[in-house]
Amino acid sequence: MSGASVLCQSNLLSLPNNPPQNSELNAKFNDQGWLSLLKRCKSMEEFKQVHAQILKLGLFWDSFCGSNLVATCALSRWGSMEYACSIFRQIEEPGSFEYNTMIRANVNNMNLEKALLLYAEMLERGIEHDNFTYPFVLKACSLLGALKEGVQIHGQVFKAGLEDDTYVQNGLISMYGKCGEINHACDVFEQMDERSVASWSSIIGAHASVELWQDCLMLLGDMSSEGRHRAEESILVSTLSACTHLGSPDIGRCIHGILLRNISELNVVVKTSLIDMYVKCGHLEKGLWVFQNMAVKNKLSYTVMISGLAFHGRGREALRVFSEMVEEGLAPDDVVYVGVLSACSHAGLVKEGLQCFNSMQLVHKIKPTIQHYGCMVDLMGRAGMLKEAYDLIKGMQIKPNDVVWGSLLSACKVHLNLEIGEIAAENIFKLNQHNPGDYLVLASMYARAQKWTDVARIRTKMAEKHLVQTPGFSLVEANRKVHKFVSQDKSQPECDTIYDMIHQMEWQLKFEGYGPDTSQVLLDVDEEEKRERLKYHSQKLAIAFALIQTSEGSPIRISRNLRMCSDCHTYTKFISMIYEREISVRDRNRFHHFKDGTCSCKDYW
DNA sequence: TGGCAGATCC
Repeated sequence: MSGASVLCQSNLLSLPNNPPQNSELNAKFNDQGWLSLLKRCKSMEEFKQVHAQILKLGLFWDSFCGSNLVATCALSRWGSMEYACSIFRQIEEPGSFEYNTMIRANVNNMNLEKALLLYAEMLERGIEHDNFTYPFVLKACSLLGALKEGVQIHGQVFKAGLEDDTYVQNGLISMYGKCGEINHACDVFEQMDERSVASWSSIIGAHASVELWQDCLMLLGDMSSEGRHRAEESILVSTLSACTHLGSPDIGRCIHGILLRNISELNVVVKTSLIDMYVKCGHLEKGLWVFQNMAVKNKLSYTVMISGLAFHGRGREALRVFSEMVEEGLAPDDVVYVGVLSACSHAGLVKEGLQCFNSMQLVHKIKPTIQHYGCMVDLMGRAGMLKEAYDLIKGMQIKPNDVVWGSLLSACKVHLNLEIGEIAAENIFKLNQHNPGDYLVLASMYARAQKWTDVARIRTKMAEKHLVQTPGFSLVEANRKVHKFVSQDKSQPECDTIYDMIHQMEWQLKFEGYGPDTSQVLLDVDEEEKRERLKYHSQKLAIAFALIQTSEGSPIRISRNLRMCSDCHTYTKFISMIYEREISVRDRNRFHHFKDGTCSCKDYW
């Protein structure tokens, strides 16, 4: 955008044609006078008045003054980007400070492309880019996931001889992390002479970006044993997130302890991460406690709590928290509504879900995203309203994706509707989405209908496309370590003990009336073989291991990557009763709490 | 005159 066009379109105060001579008045207002006035501004109105005065006195021609006008207007909470931009374009020869300010403000406002354009303009004009330029330009690349641009900028950093600046290096680490290039992030980190807490935070965050959760925790350990930095809030946020994903509440609780020891008053971000960690690791009540004792809550705190309650199938409470949020005057956004709708879906609140879906659009003027449709299809599908769900998809204003069709497909599996199921699967494959899970759901529907030729057809298709099922695994925490089990796994060092335990358990299970549900096994093999396969599902291995390794009566917490099969569900119910253990299992979608032979989902899932 | 790191979504 050229300077002239900005001048025409804006309601900006006009610039005098010539710089006036320095007058007495000018001198009075000069020096720190205007600066302190600028600093005291609390609204655009006040700012405009000061701006007018500055123009009247001709001080704008002092480049230092113009720069400060831009910075104040761009970076203040009450400021206006448009207005700041117009002032910026009036400056005859903007230097790196002005460009840096504008880039920074644009990144803060998520105008990321604009920020990169300004940077390009800077280069084009030959304006010196200094070490203050890069952290924000790199952040723009991070947020855009723009690796190509990031690498180019890394080149510029070398050209400018800024590769040793800690701030720039931290920015590079984050950029590479967010763009999925963890090795490059590690290279930068390892080559650093001087590391700040933020450097550790960046490298841990980079590992979090690529979901290397165990490494996040290991790096926290490395930092602590190095002994030069104390873990502080931002680092602990990433590591809490690692605990959340690993399902390790014990490690999470240690981090909570470190936080309480090091910091007197935790900020909103940390508390929100704490809630998320507790809730997703099965300690819903602890999460609720942190939430209820927060003095300041923001939209995200509410979102985390609402989706947390949804995760645990506590739909009504989620709706209650949602109304609290609205009452507090926080405007709901699309993400909160994803939480609200999924809460309705997990708890089977069909009527409420439909109401929320309507008021989202009519009252809050939020256009449904693909996620909202996903929740609605899920909600209707679970409730057996397959025809209605299919109609909703047909009437969608945006193109349905594989996830939406996938929800319908799994609902069809639950309610055994092969006809609509086939349509859903067809649409998924038409989208050129070949997720092995979808093929398997379809195959299992054919298997249940005893249509073995169709099962074979789907299997062949999978083989042709080289699709392999993502191996199912379960994680369980014992003795402050996370242990991983894969289905049919015999590689564990404790393998023999675990298999012995499984045989022992089998015995008692049979006695209590459990019978394996072999319809879950897709292979056309005999019953005996099917039973053998079921026995060693990763969740069962993890339970057996936990029964051996943890003390009697203590709860067992498992998290797994795939959805639980219904046989594991029944099995776990029995185990919770026989061994008198509370067992919670987290899968991709939700929590199941098993106690005394029943599950918190009331078998609705 | 100014910089880096952190939390939510089927």
